Amino acid sequence: MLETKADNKEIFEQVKSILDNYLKEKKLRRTLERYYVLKEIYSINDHFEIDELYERMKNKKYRVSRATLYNNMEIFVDAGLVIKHQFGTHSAQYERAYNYRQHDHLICSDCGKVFEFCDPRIIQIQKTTENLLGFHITQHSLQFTGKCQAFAQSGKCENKKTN
Amino acid sequence: MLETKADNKEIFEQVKSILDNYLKEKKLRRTLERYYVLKEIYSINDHFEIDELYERMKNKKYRVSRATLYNNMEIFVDAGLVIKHQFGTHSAQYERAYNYRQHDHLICSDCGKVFEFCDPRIIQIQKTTENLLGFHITQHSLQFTGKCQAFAQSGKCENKKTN
DNA sequence: CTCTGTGCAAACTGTTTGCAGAACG
DNA sequence: CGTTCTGCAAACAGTTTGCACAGAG
Repeated sequence: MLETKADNKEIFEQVKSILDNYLKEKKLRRTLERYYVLKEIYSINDHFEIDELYERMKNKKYRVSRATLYNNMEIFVDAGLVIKHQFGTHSAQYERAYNYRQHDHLICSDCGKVFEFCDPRIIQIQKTTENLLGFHITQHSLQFTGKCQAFAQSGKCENKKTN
Repeated sequence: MLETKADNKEIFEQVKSILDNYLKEKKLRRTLERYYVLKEIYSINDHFEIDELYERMKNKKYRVSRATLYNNMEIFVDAGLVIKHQFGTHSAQYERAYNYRQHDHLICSDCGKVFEFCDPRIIQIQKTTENLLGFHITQHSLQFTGKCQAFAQSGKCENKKTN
């Protein structure tokens, strides 16, 4: 059990104050929408697209426009509260970043399914690269592409998209 | 000096025969366009977008439509001759893959400039992941994002896109 | 009060698709 | 010769933008 409801509540309090500080520092306004969106994001334990987030919020009392979502995702990413991924060609995927499981992605080239894995050596590579090239690295993104186990065993995947 | 003109010619011969075999195996046609496009790609020593490739070819005697480029890039990627990257939100970037420098990418979050680096440990992570999750991995993509040296020193980069 | 942020819809842009003709096998 | 590939243009989808109004400071 990685998290409990109590943990989640506590985490959201921390995330909220990070946003507070960020907005103050950047002289941006603390609008209700920003906090509603952030709260919704931190209730999702997976990757999501803008449209999914939009639908989720539309089905609750909080309605925000897509434009507001796009606008604020940029802020959240810059504040380090959200990570943005560009897996395929289509829509970007997001996920919450604060106090979340550190992981990378494995994508099946056949069915497009996204798996997660974690290898601490990536941090070592990151440190080496920072020193070698004088970069201040704030985020890493490692993706492996290949055929998943289901494909290797049966020659096809569950949720195949083409062919 | 990593390559000479003679090397390039030889490499293209090898790449051509890989494409030959791939097309034969998949029962696809060996059209002139496919070879023209592949040749152009292997004359580019950098990342490029579809539109750049289109313009380059338009300025030569070889004219191919964008649709043909998109169609064939998919084939080249599947044949392992080209690597496709999705760095930002916008257009995909490609680069030739066969017998080319193995490297990963470092992107400045301020100016968007793409740097390259290479760390052999990534291959170890790849092998571990394959074994652990039963995947047959065919490609990896590692990206670091952060502030480049120019930014760290002067607080801004050369080719800044936005404020 | 001022001026940023929001909602809405239209505009934009990279990519995909449909169709008629070209050309590979 | 049949069928796939190409070129063109229209369609599509995710994202961005312009504008009038709401609401944070």
